[in-house]
Amino acid sequence: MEKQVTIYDLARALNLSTATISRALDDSPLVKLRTREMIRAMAEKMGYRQNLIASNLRKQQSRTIGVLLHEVNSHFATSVLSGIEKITTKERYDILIAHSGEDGAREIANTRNLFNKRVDGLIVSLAMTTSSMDHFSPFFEQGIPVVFFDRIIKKMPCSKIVIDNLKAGYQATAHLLDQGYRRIAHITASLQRNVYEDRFKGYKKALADHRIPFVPELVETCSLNREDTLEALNKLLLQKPDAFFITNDFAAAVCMDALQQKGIRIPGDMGMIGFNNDILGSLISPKLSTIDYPGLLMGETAAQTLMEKIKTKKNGKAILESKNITIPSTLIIRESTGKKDRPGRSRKA
Amino acid sequence: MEKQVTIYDLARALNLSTATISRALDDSPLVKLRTREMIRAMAEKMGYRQNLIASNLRKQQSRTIGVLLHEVNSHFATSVLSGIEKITTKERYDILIAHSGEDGAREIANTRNLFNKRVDGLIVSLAMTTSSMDHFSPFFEQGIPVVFFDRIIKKMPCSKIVIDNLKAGYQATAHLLDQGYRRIAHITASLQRNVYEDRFKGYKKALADHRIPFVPELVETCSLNREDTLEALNKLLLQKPDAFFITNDFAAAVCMDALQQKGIRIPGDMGMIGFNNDILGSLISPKLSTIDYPGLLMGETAAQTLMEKIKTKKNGKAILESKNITIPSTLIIRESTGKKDRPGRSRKA
DNA sequence: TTGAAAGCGCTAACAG
DNA sequence: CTGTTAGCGCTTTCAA
Repeated sequence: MEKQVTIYDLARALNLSTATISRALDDSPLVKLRTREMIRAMAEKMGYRQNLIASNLRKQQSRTIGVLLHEVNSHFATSVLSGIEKITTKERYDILIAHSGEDGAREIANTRNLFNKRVDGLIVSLAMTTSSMDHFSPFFEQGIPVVFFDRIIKKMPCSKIVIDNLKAGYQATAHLLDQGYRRIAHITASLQRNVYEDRFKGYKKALADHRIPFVPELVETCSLNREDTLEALNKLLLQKPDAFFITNDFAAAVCMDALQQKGIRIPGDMGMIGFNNDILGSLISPKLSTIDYPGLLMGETAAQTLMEKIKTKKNGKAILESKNITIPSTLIIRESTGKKDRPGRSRKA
Repeated sequence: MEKQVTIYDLARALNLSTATISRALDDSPLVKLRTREMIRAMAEKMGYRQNLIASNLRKQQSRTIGVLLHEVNSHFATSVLSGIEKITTKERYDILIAHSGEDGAREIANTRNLFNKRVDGLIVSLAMTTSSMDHFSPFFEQGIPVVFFDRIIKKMPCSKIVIDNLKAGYQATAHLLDQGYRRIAHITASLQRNVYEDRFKGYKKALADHRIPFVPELVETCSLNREDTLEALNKLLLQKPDAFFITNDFAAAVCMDALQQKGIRIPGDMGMIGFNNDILGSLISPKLSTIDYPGLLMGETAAQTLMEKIKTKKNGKAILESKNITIPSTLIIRESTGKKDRPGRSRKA
């Protein structure tokens, strides 16, 4: 456990001031090239490593951005993360990831911690149970840029990156209708969250446009984990649906598995469409139709937007207008939404 | 963009010294209870937030641990991460995640950065292409605890958390053999990495124990992404194998899909076993037999081990003996390894 | 082109 | 129980 080498050590060794050392290590043109080279060489030789904590304290920044997620164990979340990372590493920022496990209280604690760590910006997707937004106010008060993505609150005064969930929900539902399905059940999560609310609206709008009555009993909300999804599925099955629009591919896969075990053929007897375009969907059988949700692009866009805000802030310009960016999503048609069999015409398995 | 409230502001407001403020906010019993309460109230009122950067500089710690991963987009990786997080949040540590995307050069850059950020400890799973270990020496020199997990280097002087990959590879192969399969192909990744090397050894040992000759042409190594895996699959198919032991569930699922499209029945015509127990495996059809790889436990154990090291270090005890911990893994038998059909006895599909 | 010196916000000896 | 004081290691004005 040796002592760290500091710029003082370098200064002493070279008979220079710490100011010069600091400048040289930053490659400042204020320092004569030869001195710079000398200093670099000595730093190398003595095994000097910059102390970023000290540097950050002095510069009043952390060169770190906070990412507040509800969960990380999905293909979507990891895509977003790599999108964010792609941008931030290019700009030499670190990311501090905090995830709430869908728990509002933990989200608040995490937010507080990230603030105390003096992150230079924040990227957020809300937890399922978050209702108040007060925990973000320290960021707003200090003018620390915040960007929301995916799960947002529409009236927050900051930039937001979303997809058009209403349209996507509409497309998914309309596609099932076009394939001949009529009693479409919908499994989704808390309608407090914009994404689920909007998809639900899309679902209803598609039904209305096709003159199919909306049946509230055909809609269940749950946490979307395995057990809860199966419970929702069984409840809905009592309503004799002929198709499912499920707001998450994993949950859809779970349902497909359960339905097939009951001898229900997908498609044919039952249509099924998911949401997110998880790789999972292309590996199960039948392959799952879904909505492509470009996580990577979303992460990149969120990070890009944040970086711009951080930069304009540094240049002293306080005019941080909020942008609302909508990322395109696409309907992916695979096998699980093949045409519905007409009654009395059922095929062999 | 208001000015931050510091302990100086509190001290001035209450006519106390910063020392007292600092102690009170730390809930030190050295401060009279009433004063403490007063200070807390004032801090609340003035919107004080601790500056962790300053605190960390002073305390010569970051209360952050670095996690160096090769990839984060797998169920295994996210399980490990939540295991780590479970322990570290309890101890009020943050985690700084860096992932190399299997690129040795990026791993080196990340390691350097985490060092400069003065992480209090490091948890590492090596990238596929890392060969030298020099980038870790600053940590060893400074006595900063490092724990390796999963992808390790056996001769490194630090704690390591692994599963018994040899045994697991043996079990997977032996199970296929027990089910009547004889020409078992093996798709794996770089044999430089202990995990793949050991599984391969287990594979060979199982063959030997069953007096089946080892055929080098039945083994392919690749990156395990979709394209490379399919390429390996097609190459191996020329060797007429009757089963596959694939060192990763995702790759196994990709292969199963491709094989089924060729009309090959699994099981029966072909046995298939994966590795990792990704949720994926229980959702595809047939359900994939695999080796359960307890990521959560692995993460917890790694974090626990690291925390202990950090603590003993803080107490000045420098005797950081390296532990080698082996986590149990289990063979999960599902459908994809059903008995092999005997020739001339093939069933209907 | 370089140096002196102040200070970022906090903590912890030491003193009282 | 509270205060004084000296830094942690770095950056950055200001002066030379």
